[in-house]
Amino acid sequence: MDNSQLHLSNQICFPLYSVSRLITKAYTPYLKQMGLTYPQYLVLMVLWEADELSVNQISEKLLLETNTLSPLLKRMEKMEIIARNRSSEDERCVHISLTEKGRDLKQKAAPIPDQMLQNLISENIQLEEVLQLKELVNTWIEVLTTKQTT
Amino acid sequence: MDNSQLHLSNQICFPLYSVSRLITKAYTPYLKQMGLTYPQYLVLMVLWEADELSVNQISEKLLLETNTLSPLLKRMEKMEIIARNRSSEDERCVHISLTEKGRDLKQKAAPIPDQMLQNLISENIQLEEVLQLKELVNTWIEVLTTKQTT
DNA sequence: TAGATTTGTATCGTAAACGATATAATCGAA
DNA sequence: TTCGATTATATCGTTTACGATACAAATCTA
Repeated sequence: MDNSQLHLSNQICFPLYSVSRLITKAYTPYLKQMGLTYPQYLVLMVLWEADELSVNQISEKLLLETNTLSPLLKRMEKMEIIARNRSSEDERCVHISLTEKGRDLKQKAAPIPDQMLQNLISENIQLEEVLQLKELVNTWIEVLTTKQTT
Repeated sequence: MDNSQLHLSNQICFPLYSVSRLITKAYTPYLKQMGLTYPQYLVLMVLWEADELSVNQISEKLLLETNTLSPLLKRMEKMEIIARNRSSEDERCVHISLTEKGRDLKQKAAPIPDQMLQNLISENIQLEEVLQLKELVNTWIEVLTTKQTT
């Protein structure tokens, strides 16, 4: 393995780390006017599809630890966009549901995906390449989530 | 633009956000034994190449704001792996340099890139695809850094 | 059915990450 | 040269993010 390959992981891991932060930054102006952060927006997206989910289910969908979600969800509860309710069948579970206000945000947020895509699609990035990137990144996620470094 | 394209930005931005965190997690076991975090490791990598850089120069190389770097560098100074020195020519600048301890870490960290690559290269990810991903992500970074959302 | 184990969530401590702001040093223009 | 910009870094406040740990509820097992 030559030197270029030796440093290849740096050459791809660092850019992925950078691009993630740049994307979050790019979302900010759109989300700020709704008072949302990107992780909060992600939580809303899964709730707009499912309406009610346990903390665990959100954790699995977003690949975020529950200890990250707990305070995040409490903030969203304080913002009155979601509700947190202990399950009556299983007292350990907390059901997260949308409030009226949380449901209403779906309409306001509707144009965001299109706006973001317009920001990205350019002379340098074709739709074709977005699809390619999507496929490659999803494979990585699969590898990184299955290959547990125990 | 049909519905699948409408949500395409979600389908790529969220995975990029996830994969970034998963990669950082994958680095952790290797970095922990050196007492480093991933961002600290990134700082060391640029210093191993340059030996001495201003905070601003590190900021530009890592695409991190200086207000992120300031406390990070102070922690690294406390760990005695870097030194911070006010420039005598321009008192505003702080020069960051490696200590003996910081230079020594280069040898200990040497196998990490190879180990990380081995974790990734598998039946699902070929070297070819890593190179492809690298190209695509770099284009995105270019677009996201130039297209200022003013 | 009592006790050990597992499960679901939360708390704590620490480290990013960034916008807004502050502050000192340097530069620039009248 | 003096005073208003600009520059380089730092501080503050807030929000992730996660490992370690705690804790109560549920489940499993002897």
